[in-house]
Amino acid sequence: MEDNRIVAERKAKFDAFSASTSVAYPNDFRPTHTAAEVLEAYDGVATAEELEKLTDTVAVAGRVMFLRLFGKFAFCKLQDRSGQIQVSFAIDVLGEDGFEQFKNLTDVGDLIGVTGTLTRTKTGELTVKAATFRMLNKTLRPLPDKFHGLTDVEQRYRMRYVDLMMNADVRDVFQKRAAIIREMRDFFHEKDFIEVETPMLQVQHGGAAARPFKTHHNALDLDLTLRIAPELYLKRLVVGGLERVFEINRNFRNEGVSVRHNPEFTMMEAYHAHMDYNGMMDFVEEMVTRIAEKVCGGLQITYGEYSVNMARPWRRLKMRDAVKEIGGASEDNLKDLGALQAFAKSKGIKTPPRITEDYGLLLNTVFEELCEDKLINPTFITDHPKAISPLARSQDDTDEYVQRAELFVVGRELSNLFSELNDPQEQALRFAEQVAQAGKGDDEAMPYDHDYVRALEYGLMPCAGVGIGIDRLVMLLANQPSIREVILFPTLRPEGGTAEAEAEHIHVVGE
RNA sequence: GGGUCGUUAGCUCAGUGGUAGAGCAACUGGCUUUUAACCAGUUGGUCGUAGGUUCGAGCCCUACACGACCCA
Repeated sequence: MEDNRIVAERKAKFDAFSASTSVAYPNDFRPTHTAAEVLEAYDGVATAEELEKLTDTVAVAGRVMFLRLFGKFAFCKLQDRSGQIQVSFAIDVLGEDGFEQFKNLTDVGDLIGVTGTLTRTKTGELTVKAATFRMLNKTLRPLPDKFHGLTDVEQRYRMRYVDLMMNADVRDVFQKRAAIIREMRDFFHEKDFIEVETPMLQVQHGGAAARPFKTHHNALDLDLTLRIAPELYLKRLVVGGLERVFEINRNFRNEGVSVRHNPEFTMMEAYHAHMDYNGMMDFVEEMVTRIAEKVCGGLQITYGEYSVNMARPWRRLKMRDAVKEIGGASEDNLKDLGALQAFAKSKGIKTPPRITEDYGLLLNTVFEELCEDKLINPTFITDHPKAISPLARSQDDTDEYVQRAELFVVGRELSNLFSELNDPQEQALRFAEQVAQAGKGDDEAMPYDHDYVRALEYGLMPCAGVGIGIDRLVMLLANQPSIREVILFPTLRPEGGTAEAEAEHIHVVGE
Protein backbone atom coordinates (compact mmCIF):
# COMPACT_ATOMS: atom_id res chain seq x y z
CA MET A 1 0.00 0.00 0.00
CA GLU A 2 2.74 2.43 0.92
CA ASP A 3 4.96 2.41 -2.12
CA ASN A 4 3.26 1.09 -5.18
CA ARG A 5 4.51 2.21 -8.53
CA ILE A 6 1.76 4.72 -9.19
CA VAL A 7 2.39 6.52 -5.90
CA ALA A 8 6.12 6.52 -6.61
CA GLU A 9 5.49 8.06 -10.03
CA ARG A 10 3.30 10.72 -8.50
CA LYS A 11 5.91 11.48 -5.85
CA ALA A 12 8.50 11.93 -8.60
CA LYS A 13 6.11 14.31 -10.39
CA PHE A 14 5.59 16.21 -7.17
CA ASP A 15 9.36 16.49 -6.64
CA ALA A 16 9.80 17.90 -10.14
CA PHE A 17 6.99 20.39 -9.52
CA SER A 18 8.34 21.28 -6.09
CA ALA A 19 11.78 22.03 -7.57
CA SER A 20 10.21 24.38 -10.12
CA THR A 21 8.40 26.59 -7.61
CA SER A 22 9.19 28.41 -4.39
CA VAL A 23 5.94 27.38 -2.73
CA ALA A 24 4.74 23.86 -3.51
CA TYR A 25 1.66 24.22 -1.33
CA PRO A 26 0.43 27.76 -2.01
CA ASN A 27 -2.47 29.28 -0.12
CA ASP A 28 -3.08 32.50 -1.96
CA PHE A 29 -5.53 31.45 -4.65
CA ARG A 30 -9.02 32.75 -3.93
CA PRO A 31 -11.97 31.47 -5.95
CA THR A 32 -14.64 34.00 -6.80
CA HIS A 33 -17.30 31.37 -7.44
CA THR A 34 -18.13 27.82 -6.55
CA ALA A 35 -18.93 25.47 -9.40
CA ALA A 36 -22.64 25.76 -8.62
CA GLU A 37 -22.46 29.56 -8.49
CA VAL A 38 -20.90 29.69 -11.94
CA LEU A 39 -23.56 27.37 -13.34
CA GLU A 40 -26.31 29.41 -11.75
CA ALA A 41 -24.93 32.81 -12.68
CA TYR A 42 -24.68 32.00 -16.40
CA ASP A 43 -27.64 29.65 -16.66
CA GLY A 44 -29.55 32.18 -18.72
CA VAL A 45 -26.83 32.82 -21.25
CA ALA A 46 -27.50 30.28 -23.90
CA THR A 47 -24.76 30.48 -26.49
CA ALA A 48 -20.98 30.52 -26.59
CA GLU A 49 -21.05 33.78 -28.58
CA GLU A 50 -23.14 35.60 -25.96
CA LEU A 51 -20.93 34.28 -23.13
CA GLU A 52 -17.72 35.30 -24.83
CA LYS A 53 -19.09 38.79 -25.43
CA LEU A 54 -19.48 39.21 -21.63
CA THR A 55 -15.71 38.95 -20.97
CA ASP A 56 -16.55 38.09 -17.33
CA THR A 57 -13.70 36.41 -15.49
CA VAL A 58 -14.27 33.81 -12.80
CA ALA A 59 -11.86 32.01 -10.49
CA VAL A 60 -12.75 28.45 -9.51
CA ALA A 61 -10.84 25.80 -7.61
CA GLY A 62 -11.30 22.13 -6.95
CA ARG A 63 -10.17 18.58 -7.51
CA VAL A 64 -9.52 17.36 -11.04
CA MET A 65 -12.03 14.53 -11.44
CA PHE A 66 -11.23 13.69 -15.02
CA LEU A 67 -8.90 14.90 -17.68
CA ARG A 68 -9.25 14.57 -21.44
CA LEU A 69 -6.07 15.63 -23.14
CA PHE A 70 -5.78 16.31 -26.83
CA GLY A 71 -2.61 17.48 -28.49
CA LYS A 72 -3.23 21.17 -28.08
CA PHE A 73 -6.44 21.25 -26.08
CA ALA A 74 -7.89 19.68 -22.96
CA PHE A 75 -11.02 19.35 -20.88
CA CYS A 76 -11.15 18.63 -17.19
CA LYS A 77 -13.84 18.65 -14.57
CA LEU A 78 -13.22 20.42 -11.29
CA GLN A 79 -15.14 19.34 -8.21
CA ASP A 80 -15.62 21.61 -5.23
CA ARG A 81 -18.03 21.54 -2.29
CA SER A 82 -20.91 22.63 -4.49
CA GLY A 83 -20.49 20.23 -7.41
CA GLN A 84 -18.57 20.11 -10.66
CA ILE A 85 -17.70 22.56 -13.41
CA GLN A 86 -15.97 21.85 -16.68
CA VAL A 87 -12.80 23.72 -17.59
CA SER A 88 -11.14 23.83 -20.99
CA PHE A 89 -7.46 24.44 -21.65
CA ALA A 90 -6.38 25.60 -25.11
CA ILE A 91 -2.91 26.28 -26.41
CA ASP A 92 -4.10 29.46 -28.12
CA VAL A 93 -5.32 30.89 -24.79
CA LEU A 94 -2.67 29.60 -22.35
CA GLY A 95 0.23 29.89 -24.77
CA GLU A 96 2.56 27.10 -25.73
CA ASP A 97 4.53 27.13 -22.46
CA GLY A 98 1.44 27.45 -20.30
CA PHE A 99 -0.34 24.64 -22.05
CA GLU A 100 2.69 22.33 -21.94
CA GLN A 101 3.10 23.07 -18.25
CA PHE A 102 -0.52 22.20 -17.55
CA LYS A 103 -0.36 19.08 -19.67
CA ASN A 104 2.84 17.76 -18.10
CA LEU A 105 2.01 18.67 -14.54
CA THR A 106 -1.64 17.92 -13.98
CA ASP A 107 -3.06 14.54 -13.05
CA VAL A 108 -6.52 13.37 -12.12
CA GLY A 109 -6.95 13.93 -8.39
CA ASP A 110 -4.83 17.09 -8.17
CA LEU A 111 -6.23 20.24 -6.59
CA ILE A 112 -5.99 23.21 -8.93
CA GLY A 113 -7.27 26.74 -9.29
CA VAL A 114 -8.25 28.30 -12.59
CA THR A 115 -9.21 31.76 -13.78
CA GLY A 116 -10.86 32.34 -17.09
CA THR A 117 -13.82 33.45 -19.13
CA LEU A 118 -16.90 31.47 -20.01
CA THR A 119 -18.09 29.56 -22.99
CA ARG A 120 -20.29 26.68 -23.96
CA THR A 121 -19.15 23.53 -25.71
CA LYS A 122 -20.91 22.32 -28.80
CA THR A 123 -23.15 20.18 -26.58
CA GLY A 124 -24.10 23.32 -24.62
CA GLU A 125 -22.17 22.61 -21.43
CA LEU A 126 -21.08 25.74 -19.57
CA THR A 127 -17.29 25.71 -19.43
CA VAL A 128 -14.60 27.92 -17.96
CA LYS A 129 -11.97 28.73 -20.59
CA ALA A 130 -8.79 28.73 -18.52
CA ALA A 131 -6.58 31.79 -18.96
CA THR A 132 -4.40 30.91 -15.96
CA PHE A 133 -4.08 27.91 -13.72
CA ARG A 134 -2.41 27.24 -10.36
CA MET A 135 -1.41 23.93 -8.86
CA LEU A 136 -2.77 24.17 -5.31
CA ASN A 137 -1.87 20.67 -4.21
CA LYS A 138 0.01 18.24 -6.42
CA THR A 139 -1.39 15.03 -4.92
CA LEU A 140 0.45 11.78 -4.30
CA ARG A 141 -2.28 9.17 -4.60
CA PRO A 142 -4.43 8.21 -7.57
CA LEU A 143 -8.22 8.31 -7.45
CA PRO A 144 -10.23 5.09 -7.72
CA ASP A 145 -11.73 3.92 -11.01
CA LYS A 146 -13.48 6.90 -12.57
CA PHE A 147 -16.52 4.88 -13.57
CA HIS A 148 -16.99 2.39 -10.73
CA GLY A 149 -15.59 4.70 -8.07
CA LEU A 150 -14.99 3.29 -4.62
CA THR A 151 -17.60 0.66 -3.81
CA ASP A 152 -15.94 -1.63 -1.27
CA VAL A 153 -17.93 -0.92 1.88
CA GLU A 154 -15.04 -1.40 4.26
CA GLN A 155 -12.77 0.93 2.31
CA ARG A 156 -15.54 3.50 1.98
CA TYR A 157 -15.84 3.70 5.77
CA ARG A 158 -12.11 3.55 6.49
CA MET A 159 -11.23 6.11 3.82
CA ARG A 160 -14.36 8.24 4.04
CA TYR A 161 -12.42 11.11 2.46
CA VAL A 162 -12.13 9.09 -0.75
CA ASP A 163 -15.75 7.97 -0.48
CA LEU A 164 -16.86 11.60 -0.19
CA MET A 165 -14.82 12.79 -3.15
CA MET A 166 -15.96 9.92 -5.38
CA ASN A 167 -19.61 9.42 -4.44
CA ALA A 168 -22.01 12.32 -4.79
CA ASP A 169 -24.84 10.36 -3.16
CA VAL A 170 -22.70 9.95 -0.03
CA ARG A 171 -22.12 13.71 0.07
CA ASP A 172 -25.88 14.16 -0.28
CA VAL A 173 -26.59 11.92 2.72
CA PHE A 174 -24.35 14.01 4.96
CA GLN A 175 -25.76 17.26 3.58
CA LYS A 176 -29.18 15.91 4.50
CA ARG A 177 -27.97 14.93 7.93
CA ALA A 178 -26.75 18.47 8.51
CA ALA A 179 -30.03 19.91 7.22
CA ILE A 180 -32.05 17.67 9.54
CA ILE A 181 -30.07 18.77 12.59
CA ARG A 182 -30.25 22.42 11.55
CA GLU A 183 -34.04 22.23 11.16
CA MET A 184 -34.34 20.54 14.52
CA ARG A 185 -32.30 23.25 16.23
CA ASP A 186 -34.35 25.95 14.53
CA PHE A 187 -37.53 24.30 15.73
CA PHE A 188 -36.32 24.21 19.33
CA HIS A 189 -35.17 27.81 19.24
CA GLU A 190 -38.51 28.84 17.84
CA LYS A 191 -40.17 27.09 20.79
CA ASP A 192 -38.01 29.02 23.28
CA PHE A 193 -35.67 26.15 24.23
CA ILE A 194 -32.03 26.60 25.14
CA GLU A 195 -29.38 24.19 23.97
CA VAL A 196 -27.14 22.75 26.66
CA GLU A 197 -24.29 20.27 26.99
CA THR A 198 -24.17 17.86 29.90
CA PRO A 199 -21.40 15.47 30.97
CA MET A 200 -20.29 12.62 28.77
CA LEU A 201 -17.82 11.51 31.44
CA GLN A 202 -19.95 10.37 34.33
CA VAL A 203 -19.12 8.82 37.68
CA GLN A 204 -22.37 6.91 37.49
CA HIS A 205 -24.22 6.20 34.26
CA GLY A 206 -27.98 6.41 34.10
CA GLY A 207 -31.03 7.52 32.17
CA ALA A 208 -31.41 4.43 29.98
CA ALA A 209 -31.15 0.67 30.02
CA ALA A 210 -27.75 -0.13 28.52
CA ARG A 211 -24.23 -1.22 29.33
CA PRO A 212 -21.70 1.64 29.54
CA PHE A 213 -18.09 2.00 28.47
CA LYS A 214 -15.66 2.30 31.33
CA THR A 215 -12.73 4.67 31.37
CA HIS A 216 -10.34 6.17 33.89
CA HIS A 217 -9.14 9.63 34.81
CA ASN A 218 -5.46 9.44 35.71
CA ALA A 219 -4.93 12.64 37.71
CA LEU A 220 -8.06 12.09 39.79
CA ASP A 221 -7.48 8.33 39.86
CA LEU A 222 -11.17 7.99 39.17
CA ASP A 223 -13.10 5.35 37.26
CA LEU A 224 -15.65 6.95 34.97
CA THR A 225 -18.23 5.76 32.46
CA LEU A 226 -19.16 7.32 29.15
CA ARG A 227 -22.75 8.39 29.27
CA ILE A 228 -25.51 6.19 27.91
CA ALA A 229 -28.01 9.07 28.09
CA PRO A 230 -28.10 12.70 29.25
CA GLU A 231 -31.56 12.39 30.83
CA LEU A 232 -30.76 12.71 34.52
CA TYR A 233 -28.60 15.80 33.96
CA LEU A 234 -31.14 17.50 31.71
CA LYS A 235 -33.87 17.03 34.29
CA ARG A 236 -31.56 18.49 36.95
CA LEU A 237 -31.48 21.57 34.71
CA VAL A 238 -35.26 21.72 34.67
CA VAL A 239 -35.12 21.53 38.47
CA GLY A 240 -32.74 24.50 38.26
CA GLY A 241 -35.36 26.45 36.34
CA LEU A 242 -34.23 26.00 32.73
CA GLU A 243 -37.73 24.97 31.84
CA ARG A 244 -37.12 24.12 28.19
CA VAL A 245 -33.78 22.47 27.43
CA PHE A 246 -32.47 20.32 24.65
CA GLU A 247 -29.19 18.62 23.83
CA ILE A 248 -28.02 17.05 20.57
CA ASN A 249 -24.97 15.03 21.33
CA ARG A 250 -23.28 11.66 21.49
CA ASN A 251 -24.24 8.69 23.65
CA PHE A 252 -22.11 5.58 24.06
CA ARG A 253 -23.46 2.10 24.60
CA ASN A 254 -21.26 -0.92 25.02
CA GLU A 255 -23.33 -3.31 22.97
CA GLY A 256 -23.18 -5.20 19.71
CA VAL A 257 -22.95 -3.46 16.36
CA SER A 258 -25.55 -3.95 13.65
CA VAL A 259 -27.16 -2.06 10.80
CA ARG A 260 -29.06 -0.09 13.45
CA HIS A 261 -26.46 0.13 16.25
CA ASN A 262 -23.14 1.96 16.42
CA PRO A 263 -21.33 2.11 19.77
CA GLU A 264 -21.44 5.90 19.64
CA PHE A 265 -24.54 7.52 18.27
CA THR A 266 -26.18 10.90 18.31
CA MET A 267 -29.23 11.52 20.45
CA MET A 268 -31.49 14.49 20.82
CA GLU A 269 -33.10 14.81 24.22
CA ALA A 270 -35.42 17.61 25.29
CA TYR A 271 -37.44 18.48 28.39
CA HIS A 272 -40.41 20.79 28.42
CA ALA A 273 -42.02 22.01 31.65
CA HIS A 274 -45.83 22.18 31.85
CA MET A 275 -46.34 19.45 29.30
CA ASP A 276 -47.35 15.81 29.52
CA TYR A 277 -46.80 12.89 27.19
CA ASN A 278 -49.86 13.71 25.10
CA GLY A 279 -48.58 17.22 24.47
CA MET A 280 -45.15 15.80 23.74
CA MET A 281 -46.60 13.50 21.08
CA ASP A 282 -48.05 16.58 19.38
CA PHE A 283 -44.69 18.31 19.73
CA VAL A 284 -42.79 15.42 18.11
CA GLU A 285 -45.33 15.16 15.30
CA GLU A 286 -44.93 18.83 14.55
CA MET A 287 -41.15 18.73 14.70
CA VAL A 288 -40.59 15.59 12.64
CA THR A 289 -43.14 16.43 9.96
CA ARG A 290 -41.60 19.86 9.58
CA ILE A 291 -38.13 18.36 9.20
CA ALA A 292 -39.36 15.70 6.77
CA GLU A 293 -41.17 18.26 4.66
CA LYS A 294 -38.11 20.48 4.50
CA VAL A 295 -35.58 17.74 3.83
CA CYS A 296 -37.64 15.33 1.70
CA GLY A 297 -39.88 17.90 0.08
CA GLY A 298 -43.06 16.16 1.22
CA LEU A 299 -44.59 13.77 3.72
CA GLN A 300 -44.93 10.75 1.46
CA ILE A 301 -41.48 9.21 1.71
CA THR A 302 -39.82 6.04 0.54
CA TYR A 303 -37.76 3.87 2.82
CA GLY A 304 -36.34 0.76 1.16
CA GLU A 305 -39.31 -1.37 0.11
CA TYR A 306 -41.75 0.78 2.08
CA SER A 307 -43.80 3.79 1.17
CA VAL A 308 -44.32 5.77 4.37
CA ASN A 309 -46.99 8.37 4.99
CA MET A 310 -45.63 10.85 7.52
CA ALA A 311 -48.71 13.10 7.46
CA ARG A 312 -50.33 14.03 10.77
CA PRO A 313 -52.06 12.88 12.86
CA TRP A 314 -50.05 9.80 13.69
CA ARG A 315 -51.77 6.78 15.14
CA ARG A 316 -51.66 6.39 18.93
CA LEU A 317 -52.12 2.89 20.29
CA LYS A 318 -51.76 1.60 23.82
CA MET A 319 -49.20 -1.21 24.11
CA ARG A 320 -51.87 -3.61 25.44
CA ASP A 321 -54.12 -2.75 22.50
CA ALA A 322 -51.27 -3.26 20.04
CA VAL A 323 -50.65 -6.73 21.43
CA LYS A 324 -54.36 -7.45 20.92
CA GLU A 325 -54.84 -5.83 17.52
CA ILE A 326 -51.52 -6.66 15.88
CA GLY A 327 -50.29 -9.52 18.05
CA GLY A 328 -53.61 -11.38 17.98
CA ALA A 329 -54.10 -11.59 21.75
CA SER A 330 -57.53 -11.54 23.40
CA GLU A 331 -58.44 -9.55 26.51
CA ASP A 332 -58.40 -12.90 28.27
CA ASN A 333 -54.80 -13.57 27.20
CA LEU A 334 -53.76 -10.38 28.97
CA LYS A 335 -55.82 -10.74 32.14
CA ASP A 336 -52.98 -11.90 34.40
CA LEU A 337 -49.41 -13.16 34.40
CA GLY A 338 -50.40 -16.82 33.92
CA ALA A 339 -52.58 -16.03 30.91
CA LEU A 340 -49.88 -13.86 29.34
CA GLN A 341 -47.24 -16.57 29.90
CA ALA A 342 -49.47 -19.11 28.15
CA PHE A 343 -50.06 -16.70 25.27
CA ALA A 344 -46.33 -15.97 24.89
CA LYS A 345 -45.60 -19.69 24.89
CA SER A 346 -48.26 -20.32 22.23
CA LYS A 347 -46.50 -17.73 20.01
CA GLY A 348 -43.12 -19.41 20.51
CA ILE A 349 -41.68 -16.51 22.51
CA LYS A 350 -38.94 -17.67 24.85
CA THR A 351 -37.72 -15.39 27.63
CA PRO A 352 -35.36 -15.76 30.59
CA PRO A 353 -37.08 -16.29 33.99
CA ARG A 354 -36.41 -12.68 35.05
CA ILE A 355 -38.74 -11.56 32.26
CA THR A 356 -41.17 -14.49 32.23
CA GLU A 357 -42.04 -13.88 35.87
CA ASP A 358 -42.82 -10.18 35.53
CA TYR A 359 -46.03 -9.15 33.80
CA GLY A 360 -44.71 -5.81 32.58
CA LEU A 361 -41.41 -7.11 31.25
CA LEU A 362 -43.18 -10.00 29.52
CA LEU A 363 -45.84 -7.76 27.96
CA ASN A 364 -43.11 -5.55 26.55
CA THR A 365 -41.27 -8.55 25.11
CA VAL A 366 -44.46 -9.92 23.55
CA PHE A 367 -45.05 -6.50 21.99
CA GLU A 368 -41.53 -6.35 20.62
CA GLU A 369 -41.76 -9.85 19.16
CA LEU A 370 -45.22 -9.62 17.61
CA CYS A 371 -45.86 -5.98 16.79
CA GLU A 372 -42.78 -3.79 16.30
CA ASP A 373 -41.90 -4.75 12.75
CA LYS A 374 -45.52 -4.29 11.62
CA LEU A 375 -45.56 -0.57 12.46
CA ILE A 376 -44.64 1.05 9.14
CA ASN A 377 -46.37 4.42 9.15
CA PRO A 378 -45.48 6.53 12.19
CA THR A 379 -47.25 5.11 15.24
CA PHE A 380 -47.02 6.01 18.90
CA ILE A 381 -47.19 3.03 21.20
CA THR A 382 -48.29 4.33 24.58
CA ASP A 383 -48.86 3.39 28.20
CA HIS A 384 -45.91 1.11 28.87
CA PRO A 385 -45.53 -1.12 31.92
CA LYS A 386 -43.84 0.59 34.84
CA ALA A 387 -41.16 -2.10 35.09
CA ILE A 388 -39.43 -0.97 31.88
CA SER A 389 -39.78 2.76 32.59
CA PRO A 390 -38.09 3.60 35.90
CA LEU A 391 -37.98 7.35 35.27
CA ALA A 392 -41.52 7.88 33.95
CA ARG A 393 -44.59 9.18 35.69
CA SER A 394 -47.29 6.59 36.43
CA GLN A 395 -50.75 6.85 34.98
CA ASP A 396 -52.96 8.84 37.33
CA ASP A 397 -55.48 5.99 37.67
CA THR A 398 -53.15 2.99 37.84
CA ASP A 399 -49.74 2.26 39.20
CA GLU A 400 -49.03 -0.52 36.67
CA TYR A 401 -48.55 1.64 33.59
CA VAL A 402 -46.70 4.85 32.91
CA GLN A 403 -47.26 7.93 30.76
CA ARG A 404 -44.90 7.00 27.99
CA ALA A 405 -44.98 6.76 24.21
CA GLU A 406 -42.58 5.17 21.78
CA LEU A 407 -42.63 6.23 18.15
CA PHE A 408 -42.20 3.49 15.58
CA VAL A 409 -41.61 4.03 11.86
CA VAL A 410 -40.74 1.28 9.33
CA GLY A 411 -40.78 -1.21 12.21
CA ARG A 412 -38.12 0.61 14.17
CA GLU A 413 -38.07 2.66 17.32
CA LEU A 414 -37.35 6.27 16.42
CA SER A 415 -38.32 8.19 19.52
CA ASN A 416 -39.21 7.71 23.14
CA LEU A 417 -41.12 10.20 25.24
CA PHE A 418 -42.53 10.47 28.72
CA SER A 419 -44.34 12.43 31.33
CA GLU A 420 -41.47 12.68 33.75
CA LEU A 421 -41.63 11.26 37.26
CA ASN A 422 -41.17 14.15 39.69
CA ASP A 423 -42.10 12.40 42.94
CA PRO A 424 -38.74 11.99 44.73
CA GLN A 425 -39.95 9.27 47.08
CA GLU A 426 -41.41 7.23 44.24
CA GLN A 427 -38.18 7.76 42.24
CA ALA A 428 -36.18 6.44 45.22
CA LEU A 429 -38.32 3.28 45.22
CA ARG A 430 -37.85 2.86 41.44
CA PHE A 431 -34.07 3.12 41.80
CA ALA A 432 -34.18 0.53 44.57
CA GLU A 433 -36.13 -1.73 42.21
CA GLN A 434 -33.46 -1.24 39.52
CA VAL A 435 -30.76 -2.24 41.97
CA ALA A 436 -32.80 -5.35 42.78
CA GLN A 437 -33.09 -6.11 39.03
CA ALA A 438 -29.32 -5.77 38.67
CA GLY A 439 -29.00 -8.29 41.48
CA LYS A 440 -31.18 -10.66 39.45
CA GLY A 441 -28.78 -10.43 36.53
CA ASP A 442 -30.11 -7.50 34.50
CA ASP A 443 -26.83 -5.94 33.36
CA GLU A 444 -28.71 -3.03 31.80
CA ALA A 445 -30.39 -1.96 35.05
CA MET A 446 -29.66 1.55 36.30
CA PRO A 447 -27.62 2.30 39.40
CA TYR A 448 -29.18 4.27 42.23
CA ASP A 449 -28.53 7.99 41.68
CA HIS A 450 -28.73 9.68 45.09
CA ASP A 451 -27.96 13.16 43.81
CA TYR A 452 -30.76 12.88 41.26
CA VAL A 453 -33.23 12.02 44.03
CA ARG A 454 -31.90 14.98 46.02
CA ALA A 455 -32.50 17.21 42.99
CA LEU A 456 -36.09 15.94 42.75
CA GLU A 457 -36.52 16.82 46.43
CA TYR A 458 -35.91 20.44 45.43
CA GLY A 459 -38.81 20.09 43.01
CA LEU A 460 -38.96 19.20 39.32
CA MET A 461 -41.62 21.26 37.56
CA PRO A 462 -44.17 18.90 35.97
CA CYS A 463 -42.72 18.20 32.55
CA ALA A 464 -42.44 15.90 29.59
CA GLY A 465 -39.24 14.63 27.99
CA VAL A 466 -38.36 13.19 24.62
CA GLY A 467 -35.44 11.50 22.93
CA ILE A 468 -34.95 11.02 19.20
CA GLY A 469 -32.16 8.95 17.72
CA ILE A 470 -30.66 11.33 15.17
CA ASP A 471 -28.88 8.60 13.22
CA ARG A 472 -32.09 6.64 12.81
CA LEU A 473 -34.00 9.76 11.82
CA VAL A 474 -31.37 10.44 9.16
CA MET A 475 -31.55 6.81 8.00
CA LEU A 476 -35.30 7.19 7.56
CA LEU A 477 -35.30 10.56 5.81
CA ALA A 478 -32.23 9.85 3.65
CA ASN A 479 -33.44 6.33 2.85
CA GLN A 480 -30.31 4.59 4.08
CA PRO A 481 -30.36 0.90 5.11
CA SER A 482 -27.48 1.02 7.58
CA ILE A 483 -26.54 3.35 10.44
CA ARG A 484 -22.96 3.23 9.12
CA GLU A 485 -24.14 5.06 6.01
CA VAL A 486 -25.23 8.06 8.09
CA ILE A 487 -22.23 8.20 10.45
CA LEU A 488 -19.12 9.68 8.83
CA PHE A 489 -16.67 7.44 10.65
CA PRO A 490 -18.50 4.40 12.01
CA THR A 491 -16.71 2.30 14.60
CA LEU A 492 -14.56 -0.38 12.92
CA ARG A 493 -11.88 -2.72 14.05
CA PRO A 494 -8.44 -1.37 13.12
CA GLU A 495 -6.91 -2.40 9.84
CA GLY A 496 -4.53 -5.34 10.28
CA GLY A 497 -6.21 -6.62 13.41
CA THR A 498 -6.77 -5.59 17.00
CA ALA A 499 -3.56 -7.14 18.41
CA GLU A 500 -1.35 -5.38 15.89
CA ALA A 501 -2.97 -2.02 16.60
CA GLU A 502 -2.40 -2.46 20.32
CA ALA A 503 1.24 -3.45 19.74
CA GLU A 504 1.76 -0.23 17.77
CA HIS A 505 0.11 1.91 20.43
CA ILE A 506 2.59 4.44 21.82
CA HIS A 507 2.40 4.72 25.58
CA VAL A 508 2.87 8.18 27.04
CA VAL A 509 5.94 8.33 29.25
CA GLY A 510 5.74 9.94 32.67
CA GLU A 511 2.17 9.12 33.62
C1' G B 1 -21.75 -15.25 20.39
C1' G B 2 -23.60 -18.55 15.90
C1' G B 3 -24.29 -19.15 10.51
C1' U B 4 -23.46 -17.69 5.35
C1' C B 5 -20.57 -14.97 1.96
C1' G B 6 -16.33 -12.06 0.69
C1' U B 7 -10.79 -10.52 0.69
C1' U B 8 -6.66 -11.49 -6.57
C1' A B 9 -2.86 -4.94 -9.84
C1' G B 10 -4.02 1.95 -7.35
C1' C B 11 -9.81 1.04 -8.43
C1' U B 12 -13.81 -2.45 -10.45
C1' C B 13 -13.71 -7.52 -11.27
C1' A B 14 -12.72 -12.60 -14.02
C1' G B 15 -9.79 -16.79 -12.99
C1' U B 16 -13.91 -24.67 -12.31
C1' G B 17 -5.59 -28.32 -8.97
C1' G B 18 -1.28 -27.45 -14.28
C1' U B 19 2.67 -20.55 -17.39
C1' A B 20 -1.89 -15.07 -12.71
C1' G B 21 -5.91 -12.12 -16.58
C1' A B 22 -9.43 -7.91 -18.37
C1' G B 23 -11.36 -2.84 -18.12
C1' C B 24 -10.20 1.73 -15.90
C1' A B 25 -5.84 4.20 -13.85
C1' A B 26 -0.40 4.74 -14.84
C1' C B 27 3.83 5.23 -18.61
C1' U B 28 5.36 6.45 -24.17
C1' G B 29 3.56 8.43 -28.82
C1' G B 30 -0.65 10.75 -31.74
C1' C B 31 -4.96 13.96 -31.61
C1' U B 32 -8.12 21.77 -30.64
C1' U B 33 -14.85 20.27 -28.24
C1' U B 34 -14.54 15.52 -24.81
C1' U B 35 -19.01 13.45 -21.73
C1' A B 36 -16.82 5.91 -19.11
C1' A B 37 -13.22 10.39 -25.43
C1' C B 38 -10.44 7.75 -29.17
C1' C B 39 -6.00 5.15 -31.73
C1' A B 40 -1.11 2.49 -31.16
C1' G B 41 2.41 0.54 -27.79
C1' U B 42 4.35 -0.48 -22.65
C1' U B 43 4.31 -1.40 -17.51
C1' G B 44 2.18 -3.03 -13.06
C1' G B 45 0.93 -9.08 -8.45
C1' U B 46 3.29 -10.99 -0.68
C1' C B 47 -3.72 -13.85 -4.93
C1' G B 48 -5.83 -10.99 3.37
C1' U B 49 -2.08 -13.71 7.07
C1' A B 50 0.06 -18.37 8.86
C1' G B 51 0.21 -23.42 8.45
C1' G B 52 -1.23 -28.11 5.94
C1' U B 53 -2.55 -31.69 1.73
C1' U B 54 -0.38 -32.43 -3.24
C1' C B 55 4.63 -33.85 -8.11
C1' G B 56 2.14 -29.04 -8.40
C1' A B 57 -2.44 -24.51 -4.60
C1' G B 58 -5.34 -18.05 -6.30
C1' C B 59 -8.39 -22.70 -6.38
C1' C B 60 -8.63 -28.17 -1.56
C1' C B 61 -8.11 -28.40 4.27
C1' U B 62 -7.18 -25.87 9.24
C1' A B 63 -6.51 -21.59 12.15
C1' C B 64 -6.41 -16.43 12.42
C1' A B 65 -7.45 -11.12 10.75
C1' C B 66 -10.81 -7.66 8.59
C1' G B 67 -15.56 -6.74 6.38
C1' A B 68 -20.79 -7.63 4.63
C1' C B 69 -25.47 -9.97 5.44
C1' C B 70 -28.70 -13.01 8.48
C1' C B 71 -29.73 -14.91 13.38
C1' A B 72 -29.45 -14.39 18.96
